Amino acid sequence: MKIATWNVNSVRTRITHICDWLQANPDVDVLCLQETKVIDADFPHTPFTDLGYQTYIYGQKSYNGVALISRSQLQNIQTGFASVLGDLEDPSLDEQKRLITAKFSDIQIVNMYVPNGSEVGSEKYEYKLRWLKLLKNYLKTLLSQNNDVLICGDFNVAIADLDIYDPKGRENKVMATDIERETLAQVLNLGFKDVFRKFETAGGYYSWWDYRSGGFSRNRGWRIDYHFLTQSLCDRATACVIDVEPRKLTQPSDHTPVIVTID
Amino acid sequence: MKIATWNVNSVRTRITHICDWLQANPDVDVLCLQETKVIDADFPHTPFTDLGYQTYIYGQKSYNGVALISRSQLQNIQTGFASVLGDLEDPSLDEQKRLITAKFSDIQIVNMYVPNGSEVGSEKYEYKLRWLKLLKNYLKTLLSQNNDVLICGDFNVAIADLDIYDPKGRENKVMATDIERETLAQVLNLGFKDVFRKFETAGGYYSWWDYRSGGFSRNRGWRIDYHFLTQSLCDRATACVIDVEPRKLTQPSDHTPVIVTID
DNA sequence: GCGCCAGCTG
DNA sequence: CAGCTGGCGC
Repeated sequence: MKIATWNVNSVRTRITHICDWLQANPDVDVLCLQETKVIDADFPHTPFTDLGYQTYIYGQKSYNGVALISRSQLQNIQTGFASVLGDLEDPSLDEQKRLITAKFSDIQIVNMYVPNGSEVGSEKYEYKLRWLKLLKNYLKTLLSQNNDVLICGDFNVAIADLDIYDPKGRENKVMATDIERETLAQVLNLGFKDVFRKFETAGGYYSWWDYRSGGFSRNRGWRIDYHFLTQSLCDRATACVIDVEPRKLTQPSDHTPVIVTID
Repeated sequence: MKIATWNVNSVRTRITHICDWLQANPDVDVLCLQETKVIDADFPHTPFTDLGYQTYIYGQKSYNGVALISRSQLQNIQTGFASVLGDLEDPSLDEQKRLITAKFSDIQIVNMYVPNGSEVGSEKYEYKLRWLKLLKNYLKTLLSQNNDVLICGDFNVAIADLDIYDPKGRENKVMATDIERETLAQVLNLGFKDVFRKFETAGGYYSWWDYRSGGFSRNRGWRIDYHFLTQSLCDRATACVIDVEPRKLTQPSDHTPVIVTID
């Protein structure tokens, strides 16, 4: 089976790219989208259903929004933190639509769009850290209910210097500070493995290139989109690849898909 | 020789349509554009110069803006009222970039974008009437200096009921009120002939179809784009046609070109 | 740079 | 309905 993650930066603007990619990759079972940027009432279901996919969505106006595009029906769809954790101490952490989970075969798939954090020390940065801390509780609960958990999406954190084209000064840059890395590590320490690194230990592999500064042509990217798998699931993985092709198209998303293959 | 007028509703958005049209109509000597909607620094010259045209522009940010696209060099380019009339009593009438004139062969071509007027009785409506009154003085001056004058562009007035798909209630509609018609008639009475009517006396011929209400497919249009010629020039005209083809393209301007042929 | 929106004009 | 702007977010 294949599971893919792709921050599409507007599902409506990118609909042709996404459908073209699905047709070129017919063996992808579940595609996890982030930054759909559309309210549920306006989500473009038919392009996907016409191709034989089911859609599971959790969107809002203008910002954020996640979706699952699946060849087969998924079970137990849950959206936001509260659907898993019950009422939140800090309900603001569920105001933005960033989290959807569902069962696919024996795997609990969690599709997320971690807050960006804007600037180090900002209110948005603090929100990001609080969000990641609550994510740990959320995943603890899911792990208590499921043997195999796959979390994927746009994590907005480069977990190692190897994952940034130029790590110089990264300590003060959002998406690369020690505190962000440590807070995310606390989450991953629950038992999640970066499956991409099972197959590739070199640098120079990225999933996001800023629109600004023409970073893609010079491969000035960051690896911030991941699949993290629980150990037994990671053991079953046979490949994890970043498909840079969609980033080469006209009017591309700034992110490109990452696909994991599991036996 | 052929002279064309076309309100393109943004020269940058429409650049492909315009260049395609020029290539399909290589015998057009001068194309008069309105609503270029771009400051001079950002005008797309190269698409035109690459095709062998010269460009003469008079633009502003966001709104209005006119340009002359010519196969040969034009003489005596003058922009705005003041370039012809000297200092204006009401300088606000030159704040919007709506007027460019130049000599092509023996013909003084005046390319204009008459104010729309917004709503009857509004401040913008009064501005339109004041603008047309000043236009009369402006043309009087040009007529004193030139034998053959051609004025063309988007006049934002349907000069007869025949020029509106449904003239019912037109007396209270901007672009069709008696006062607008009379004010424009005062201008045309200087000696200008509606050359289109030299060849076609029937209704049902329009140059603009509102984007709203899907008016084009039902031919719910208005004829508000004209070539008005001084008598001797009108006598030399052998054709005047409205080319509806560009209005059928995807993402079209709401106006379509009008072309006059002069021997 | 490239999405989004609201608010403007026609 | 389809241009434009300015402001926000990343």
